[in-house]
Amino acid sequence: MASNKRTPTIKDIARIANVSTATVSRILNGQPGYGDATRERVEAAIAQQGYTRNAVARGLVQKRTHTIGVLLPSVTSQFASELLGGIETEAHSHQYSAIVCNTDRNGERTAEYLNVLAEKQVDGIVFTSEFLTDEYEHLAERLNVPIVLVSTMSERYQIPYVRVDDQKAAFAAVSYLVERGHRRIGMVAGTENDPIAGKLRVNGYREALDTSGIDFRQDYISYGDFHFALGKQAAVNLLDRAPEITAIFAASDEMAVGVISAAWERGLGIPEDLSVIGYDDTAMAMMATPPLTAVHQPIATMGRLAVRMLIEGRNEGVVLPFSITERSSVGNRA
Amino acid sequence: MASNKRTPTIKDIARIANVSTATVSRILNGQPGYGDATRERVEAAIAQQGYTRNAVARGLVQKRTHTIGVLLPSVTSQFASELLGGIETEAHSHQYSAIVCNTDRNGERTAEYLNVLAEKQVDGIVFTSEFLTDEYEHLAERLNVPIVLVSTMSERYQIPYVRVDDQKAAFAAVSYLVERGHRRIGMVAGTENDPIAGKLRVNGYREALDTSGIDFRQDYISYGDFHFALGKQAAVNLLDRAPEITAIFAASDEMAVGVISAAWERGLGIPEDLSVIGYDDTAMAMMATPPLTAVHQPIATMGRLAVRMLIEGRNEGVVLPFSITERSSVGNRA
DNA sequence: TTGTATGCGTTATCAT
DNA sequence: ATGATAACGCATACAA
Repeated sequence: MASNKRTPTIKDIARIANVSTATVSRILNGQPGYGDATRERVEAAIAQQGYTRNAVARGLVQKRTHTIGVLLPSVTSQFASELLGGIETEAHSHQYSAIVCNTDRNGERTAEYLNVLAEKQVDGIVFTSEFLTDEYEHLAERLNVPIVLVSTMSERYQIPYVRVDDQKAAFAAVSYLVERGHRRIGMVAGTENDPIAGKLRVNGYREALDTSGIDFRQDYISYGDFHFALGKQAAVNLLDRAPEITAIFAASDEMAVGVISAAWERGLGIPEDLSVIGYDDTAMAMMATPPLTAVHQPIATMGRLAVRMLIEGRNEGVVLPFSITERSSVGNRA
Repeated sequence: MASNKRTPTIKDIARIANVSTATVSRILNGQPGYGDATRERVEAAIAQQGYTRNAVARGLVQKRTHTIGVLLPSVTSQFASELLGGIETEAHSHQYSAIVCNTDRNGERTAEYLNVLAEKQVDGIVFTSEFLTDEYEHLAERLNVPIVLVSTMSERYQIPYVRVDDQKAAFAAVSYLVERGHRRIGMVAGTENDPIAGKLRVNGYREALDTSGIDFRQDYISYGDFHFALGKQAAVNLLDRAPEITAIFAASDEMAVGVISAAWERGLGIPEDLSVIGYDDTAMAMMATPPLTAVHQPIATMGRLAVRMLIEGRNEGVVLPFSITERSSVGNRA
């Protein structure tokens, strides 16, 4: 049913207002060079014709599309959507649009998207992934489009990023548990071969144990993939083989909720029988029962900062501060 | 640091391969009309130059951008992100990209976005909102871009939509409670003046009560805005003024989790002391403690269908079936 | 099978 | 203050 009345162009406006397209363009863009009278004529024509500028034509000549691409491992996770929220907000405030791409943690899709975004001439790309493989990094270099990494970083290339210090944050989380009297502390970790969010958080866990003179035990750590299902499964396994544990550090909120769920199923009260601390402090931490104590990452801020860096052409690595949001999932051990 | 080596164009390739740009274009688009030899020469040049097509130039001539716009009231809600997931997946499978727009339930922003999307020449728009005001609807008509509404509909215009029957679904949810012996059933409703998701679900609630010969009581219904904070507050109010209630129907999962949270704070066990049924069946229903029984909407499917309708130019209203996903938040009342 | 030429809607340069 | 006109990178109708 799409009506096929041709959309009026700048030419139509020019003809109707009896001026050149150049003048219309100037008026449209608030540039100097015309009298009040002509401006009014042109504006009248624009209003009367219901003229809408064509951003693709403009993009062609200006070589800028005012559009950025966003690569996410999965749009549906709470972390990703809060990040996207920050990105979109900042983009919009600078008159940019954001194209979302769900890589699904799939290398092929990621490569496809990188190409599509390049073809669409986006002005920049925000890349979040559980981790960057050499392949993408290489492609990213080749594409000649500015990129900012969020919550990850490249080990090989100099690509700007914004993240928090995962190891330090994990260290703080586990220390928080220790300070409350816990000694038998388990960990539900993220993806095992993720060099950043995976490895570093485990490192922080070990380091905190070390510093407190607690022996690290391999069987006190169970791996998931940052998400609920596997996190819960990891918790089940962990609780099975080490029921003496009094607290668990989960490498993501989703997995923390997974351990709450696993604990609930076996009748363990939180925090009476088991304490749990999450990581991210997404909205779901607040909504959990009981409300989840968690390491707070400024997720939306990270997204906003990333697009600001893109737009301003800043080429740096920035690490943002974290904190711990206290709620009701961690108890004291006398 | 952006290297300023000019991106090779179709002309460069043509020159290098000693053919015309027309031939390069044909090869690039898999059209007939060239010999193997020339194709190989051209392909070699393309590979060697690292040529990337320019989608904006192509968009200009073809008047199609292979891009759709998505208007969401808030990217961060679980409902929205699952919907976006479906939309993005389907779009990508048809070689389309999706631009996300966070309207923030703000009329001005919505209007802005509608304009931006029109300027960017998107091939279609998926619109979700808590409800459509006349203003947007009018603008939407004027813009001359195909639109599909998700989970809402227009009362005034003939705009294609995909949704489920809110009233019937709410009816089913409340009937489910009644069947399990509940008679004093409260409701935590959504936005009061939302004519679709708000009003219709309340209607279904009342209708189910009616059918079961249970008197409707105005004080058994408390309004939120579909989200956690207000949902929880509504539950607190409801529980304060009607502690005799044995079950609550929440108009969204988020609000259902809010009532779980409110119940937890006052030591009410779920489902022993209070049953609750949610609406949407987003991922958070599964993650709740206890796992939430909820009306299931095929959210991702709705998103996928919406973009398919856009792409295929279908101009209809479709209502999808719902179901009830049983988990552990509803108990029997003897 | 291949090339020429024109146009898509704008911006921008150079005149006037 | 205003107008011609040449790009921008590509697709396509028409020739050859």
